Amino acid sequence: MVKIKKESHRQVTFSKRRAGLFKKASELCTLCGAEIGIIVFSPAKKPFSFGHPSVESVLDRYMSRNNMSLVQTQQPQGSPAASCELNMQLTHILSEVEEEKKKGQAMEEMRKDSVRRSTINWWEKPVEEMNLVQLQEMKYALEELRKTVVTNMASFNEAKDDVFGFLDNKVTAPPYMNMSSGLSSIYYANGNGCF
Amino acid sequence: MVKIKKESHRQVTFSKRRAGLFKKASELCTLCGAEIGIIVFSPAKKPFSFGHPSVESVLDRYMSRNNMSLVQTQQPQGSPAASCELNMQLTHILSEVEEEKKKGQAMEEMRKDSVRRSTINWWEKPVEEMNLVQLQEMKYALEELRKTVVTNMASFNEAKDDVFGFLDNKVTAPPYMNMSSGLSSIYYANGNGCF
DNA sequence: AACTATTTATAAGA
DNA sequence: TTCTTATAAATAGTT
Repeated sequence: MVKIKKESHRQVTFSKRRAGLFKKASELCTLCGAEIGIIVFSPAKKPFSFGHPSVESVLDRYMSRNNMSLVQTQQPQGSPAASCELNMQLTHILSEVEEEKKKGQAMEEMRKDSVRRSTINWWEKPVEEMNLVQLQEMKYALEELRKTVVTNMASFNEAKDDVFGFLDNKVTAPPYMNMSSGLSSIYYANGNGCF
Repeated sequence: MVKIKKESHRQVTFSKRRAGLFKKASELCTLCGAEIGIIVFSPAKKPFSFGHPSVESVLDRYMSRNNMSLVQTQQPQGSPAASCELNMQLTHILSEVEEEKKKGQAMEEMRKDSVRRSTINWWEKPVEEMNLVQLQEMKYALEELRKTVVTNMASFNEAKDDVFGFLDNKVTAPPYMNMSSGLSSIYYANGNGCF
């Protein structure tokens, strides 16, 4: 899934999916009694918002929860670059796994043939050694991934403990507003021409 | 559409739909280059948030536009959401590896069958012996990887429980997660309810 | 948590 | 933009 290049197409998709997103949110509110605030900035930087019971109440609650405990511990965080690298590795490995799956299916076919014809086993043929090489490559890739993941996890847990050790505060719920009258009742404009 | 009465059912639905909502949001970010911040309070008043590029950046922007007062909360950004995302991906890969392992075992069974029927034993052939060793190495490597990943995810979830005790779900990968196309987008939340 | 029948969302085209 | 529709995805219900 990549960013849509064509401007017009992207605009259409944005509108449709934003509506879909807000609808999903409203359903979640209705079905489960959840309180949700959503803020969306379009590619053209236009703001849209959804709130139940209101954007403000959700935001207030969210921030009151955070503000009191946020004694600034500005700390250099887990490198987006590292995550990016990791993602690339994951992508690569996934494709390898995918490839292996296909090969596995192909092997299965070959095996059947070989059994049918009572010939020697498929894995005794040179061409299959190629696959084993690939298996070894995959093994290497997996080992590398493991290292990276261990590193990433360690730094994440460290950072998390340092920064978010405070989260014990309970906050009472703001007044509840009825959702059941339909979608339009729960789309709150932010006074800036959105929605 | 009415609020689900049965507590357990509602909880399950909430978890599923919250994941769906965040996924939709991430897709909207990726496809259209939108910036989105979502805050959700569960029926049990537990907070969850989604942010791209971060909840705070979106909130700040939203509030500055609306001339709302805001005590600036400069929160560290980076790894929490990335790690969540990473975990989802790992879970998915884990399942793939699991699948491969089963295939490997199936292949082992097939091999035995074939040997039984074969006039010549495989171990009498050096080349084939190598192949078997390599197969075993591969199997071992996959098993090791699996252990490591399981361990990492377990400790991750543990740590998360310690600090984010209000999260009611473990990090898991949805079965529909498309690895080959969704990796490029990394979402950074504030860690306060990284989904 | 896994599965699947069903519903819903969405992309593409008009 | 809205409508249509084929396809894809999300979800409810079930095991």
